[in-house]
Amino acid sequence: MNGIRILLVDDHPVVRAGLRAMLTEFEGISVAAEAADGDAALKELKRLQILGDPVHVVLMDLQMGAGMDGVTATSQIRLLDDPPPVLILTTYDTDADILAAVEAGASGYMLKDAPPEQIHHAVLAAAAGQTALAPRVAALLMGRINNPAPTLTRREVQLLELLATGLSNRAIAKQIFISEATVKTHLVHIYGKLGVDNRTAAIAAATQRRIIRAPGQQA
Amino acid sequence: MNGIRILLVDDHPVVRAGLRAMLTEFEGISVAAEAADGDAALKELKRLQILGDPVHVVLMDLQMGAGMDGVTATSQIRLLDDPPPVLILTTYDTDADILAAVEAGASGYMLKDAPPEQIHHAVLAAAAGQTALAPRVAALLMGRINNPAPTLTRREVQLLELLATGLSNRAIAKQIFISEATVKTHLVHIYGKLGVDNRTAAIAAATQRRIIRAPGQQA
DNA sequence: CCCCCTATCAACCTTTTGGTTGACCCGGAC
DNA sequence: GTCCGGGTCAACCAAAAGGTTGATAGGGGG
Repeated sequence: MNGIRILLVDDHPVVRAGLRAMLTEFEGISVAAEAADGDAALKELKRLQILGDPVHVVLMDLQMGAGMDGVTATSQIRLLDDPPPVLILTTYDTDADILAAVEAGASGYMLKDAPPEQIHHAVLAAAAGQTALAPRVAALLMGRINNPAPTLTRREVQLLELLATGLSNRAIAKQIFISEATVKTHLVHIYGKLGVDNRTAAIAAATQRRIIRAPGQQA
Repeated sequence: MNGIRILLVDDHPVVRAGLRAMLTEFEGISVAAEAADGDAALKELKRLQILGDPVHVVLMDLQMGAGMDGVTATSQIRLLDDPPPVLILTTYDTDADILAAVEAGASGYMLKDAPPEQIHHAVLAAAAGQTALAPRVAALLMGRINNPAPTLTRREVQLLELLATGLSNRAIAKQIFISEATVKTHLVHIYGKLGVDNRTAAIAAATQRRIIRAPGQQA
């Protein structure tokens, strides 16, 4: 057949089954393979490419438990010969996620609570080489243009990471060999950029925007 | 037919389709209805009960965007006449979630990354009036027994959750209608139990031990 | 009944944070 | 060269958080 062949990448069997059921109900779409994480996805892509049975669109989740995450996987896929478009399908619509995905070369960004027709439409668009953004995502990007995203420096991110482990200003200072005064200066800058006024709120905001990973959550 | 009739409750169409596809592949299971949130679930249950077509098991997500959340919905369902067992199927395995669900009367707790057979088995167990815990959840509860985990009270966990959103003591006090002094007292207790001496460290410790979800991850 | 745990609140004090101002150095951009 | 942003530090003050003691009150369990 000459329909659109898809690779599903999601660590949840339930979601994979749902996408398969949902998409195969439409004419001209078939699921070529499934993968539970980025590594497996790359292997599948290569395997199918060798077989002369290339996939036309990759449907990719971002959060994937233990394995290679979706952003990394997307970058890797874009490095292949004649790479298929990658359509992100995830739960979260934080700007950090979206920007990271777009930077990695994703050609679309959909949310999992979208109705089937919307997802179907996005797959068609991706297969045709167009971009497809969920309405909510598009609106968010539009807002970003006017509202320039707060850009934290490397040092500030480093401070945030130490902050999230529960260290005091003094402990942070000792840890990275600067004075407590400098720590406070950095923190004031961070608070300003994140629009908060205390350290716990900074951690919450930074975690939400995926600037840092959640405290004690690296598995 | 006289198989097991299920009500699916999840705000993601993708997940509902996945569960439907996954479960109907097994003999003796059929999906009686679907609902996108707690309110809709209750309506469906009552409707089917009046029709003399009762559901045997409710498969319930916990996080449900705008509508009534899963814990509340579970409590409400357990108040009905001859209520069906509620099997929780969610993404997170934190203490707070699990305990809240069990307290609300859930008869099982499964994770969405579980393989189909495990979910199938859990549904059968729930229908038979037994409890069904995901291995990881069961292990977590077991570990609690040997490892004298600091046992936080419900109130303390609630404080921790608010803490993690970045609220100040005063803001927390207003939020739950107690005095700032009481907030501080609770915090002192929490610090003692977790072995820390400030709020950020408490959040890190509580997140690591899965007492609460990561900050900014509660949506 | 009494004791312990949970939850509530107050007063007091110390330490830590937050907020501001001003300063210096360095490297890259204009 | 000058300007600017990042990074460093100091001094100072106000506010918040941390720590202690003590007190009240209700619910269980021994």
